[in-house]
Amino acid sequence: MSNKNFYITTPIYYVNDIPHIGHAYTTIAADVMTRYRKMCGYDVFFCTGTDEHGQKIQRTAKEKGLSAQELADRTVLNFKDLWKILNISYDDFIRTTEVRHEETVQYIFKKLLDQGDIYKGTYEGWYCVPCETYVPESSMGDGNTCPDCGRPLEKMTEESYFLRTSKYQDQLLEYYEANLKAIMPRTRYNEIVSFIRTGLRDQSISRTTISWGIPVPGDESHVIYVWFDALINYLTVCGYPDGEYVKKYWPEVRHLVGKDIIRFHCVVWPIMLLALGVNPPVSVFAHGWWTVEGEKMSKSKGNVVDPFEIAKVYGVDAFRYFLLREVPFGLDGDFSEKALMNRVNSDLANDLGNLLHRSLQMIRNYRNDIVPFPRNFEPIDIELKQVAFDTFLKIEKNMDDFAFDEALKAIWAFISRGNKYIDETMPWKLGKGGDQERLDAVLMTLFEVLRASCLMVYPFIPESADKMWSQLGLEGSPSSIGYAGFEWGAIEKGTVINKGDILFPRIDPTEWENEKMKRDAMKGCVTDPGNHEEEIGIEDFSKIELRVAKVISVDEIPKANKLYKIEVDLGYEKRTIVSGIKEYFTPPDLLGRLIIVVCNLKPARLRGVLSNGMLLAAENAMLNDLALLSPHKDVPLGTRIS
RNA sequence: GGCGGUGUAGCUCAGAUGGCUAGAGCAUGCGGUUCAUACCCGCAGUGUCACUGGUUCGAUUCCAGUCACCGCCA
Repeated sequence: MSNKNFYITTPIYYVNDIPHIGHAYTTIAADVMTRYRKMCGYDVFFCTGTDEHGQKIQRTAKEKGLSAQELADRTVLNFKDLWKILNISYDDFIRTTEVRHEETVQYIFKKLLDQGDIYKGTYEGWYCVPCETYVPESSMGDGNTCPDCGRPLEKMTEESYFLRTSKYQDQLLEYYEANLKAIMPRTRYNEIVSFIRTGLRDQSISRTTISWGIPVPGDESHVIYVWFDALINYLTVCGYPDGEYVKKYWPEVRHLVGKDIIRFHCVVWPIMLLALGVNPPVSVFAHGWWTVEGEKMSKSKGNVVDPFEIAKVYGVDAFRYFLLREVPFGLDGDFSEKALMNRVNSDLANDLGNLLHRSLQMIRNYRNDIVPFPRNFEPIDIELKQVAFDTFLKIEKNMDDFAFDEALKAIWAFISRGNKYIDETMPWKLGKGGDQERLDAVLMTLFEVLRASCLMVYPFIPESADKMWSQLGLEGSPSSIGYAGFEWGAIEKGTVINKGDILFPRIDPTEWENEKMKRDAMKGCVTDPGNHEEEIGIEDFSKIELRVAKVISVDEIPKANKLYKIEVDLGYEKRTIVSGIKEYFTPPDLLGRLIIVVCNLKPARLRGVLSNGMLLAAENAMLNDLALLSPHKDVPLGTRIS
């Protein structure tokens, strides 16, 4: 405990992509760890950012008709917006196109070049341009194709600078053998160690075929390879080489990464650091991947989870809680909205939310909102205090191992104990003329259970914890108290609660299903409706005379629930149309609107009114919704549609 | 092919240096309660602990082999 500094990073995210659940996962985990450490009294430095160089970005920008910098400037906003919504409390946000970063990268490159750890050579291999990577012959697909994207590989020979990785492999191995938690979880540790044991080849760290990147100092025909560039961000934010954060935070650095990028973080990066004479990362934690409804997430399947949408529909804290509770950090997990709903209902609404609600309700009913302050407690009350204390210890133990799920399980065991305590002490009976001093003790114990829970839960669901804190009638935020500042029973005498809205409303499964169906339908996830017509020729279609018209009056028809009598103006004539859209629109919705009318439909009499034509609309019976068709801009009335 | 891992209740998973009735959460059924968000509390389950052999008084836990799935091998 001598060193109370803590430095945590997420990878910097590639701006080629829009943010998805994977980005959200790593960043939320880092945020939770940050808030937790701060509550434990640590001085925390938490950084994230964006990786903006490289071939893929250059290419995507070109496709969109933008410069690479313009693309980056645009995409970075998506990430910053998301972090704001998800309550990510980062201290620094770095972009690799910033001057401070380019200077640090060039400084490091030059230093390593000067001391002989970087040298110039030639590289030959099969290269996948879209994936920006050389593919080993052993894993090439049939016909020399890329195993990841299936596209043909290009045989490339290029002059390249190399990092003398081989020189440091023994030193790195020694480091890992002495630090079993330098790579977590253990399976990843084993993989990396056995990989290093097979022997390392020097790593190519420059490209001549790419222009979007940081030039090699003194040799402008080369651009520094995007990985070498990107990893250095972790030092840039510390102000390497001379910044005070290098001394303060670097010795305590922890990287959170997805399991796909451990090679760079656990082999290349530590060797760069060893060569620079600074310590390798204290730990690199590789978390797992999320599948979606049991399937691998991919753009082509269209099942990419949009974190903005989930946060909006379920609430930020429900999302944060779910991601960290559902699956052990380090293992793969499956994301489904149904599982999320179950978590919200059973853990957040039924257990925590309801405990808060029922406890405050009793303080309100029996003590007029004033938290009692008794002196005598029974063993069962003391037991709750002990359980709270034990729970803090379990949280500490699990958070040290990044076992967020276990920490949450421990917290929820405590919350469940609270609910059980109410059943055991039956305060409602005491309230109806029972032992009043006993009731005081029970209510205060409950209050303390809630106050402790609130502190425990804060790093995971900060927004809700703040609300809960305020409902308890406490000043400030749980974050300002911290764990060290918690003492059972140490509340101000006469604390007045501030019972408010339900913290986590229960989601009704039936409504949820309907609502989800609607959202899916809007996103285009619909099954084939099946009512397809036989193929027709253009001559069949041109038999239908469609024209633009304007609604000039709307009248009800006696005894008709669904019909309106609508007068439309076709410019060259006015007509009456009877249409079954009354359920969906009021007359003001329709008046003056441009619509599309079938003009040559044989007139028909409906409820005694002659309808001369019909108007076009898109009806969705499942969603119980109807949309009128209109031209997308003003055109003269009577314009023919073809 | 090489190295490593996993296979336990309907689902997700804990666990045992080999030994009493193999656990938790969710879901299911029954009972209790009314302070509460049809919530909470209690009880009840169901499992040849992947398969086949071996060691042992005794294995699901150790060993060998088989099958299935997964990860890593620039």
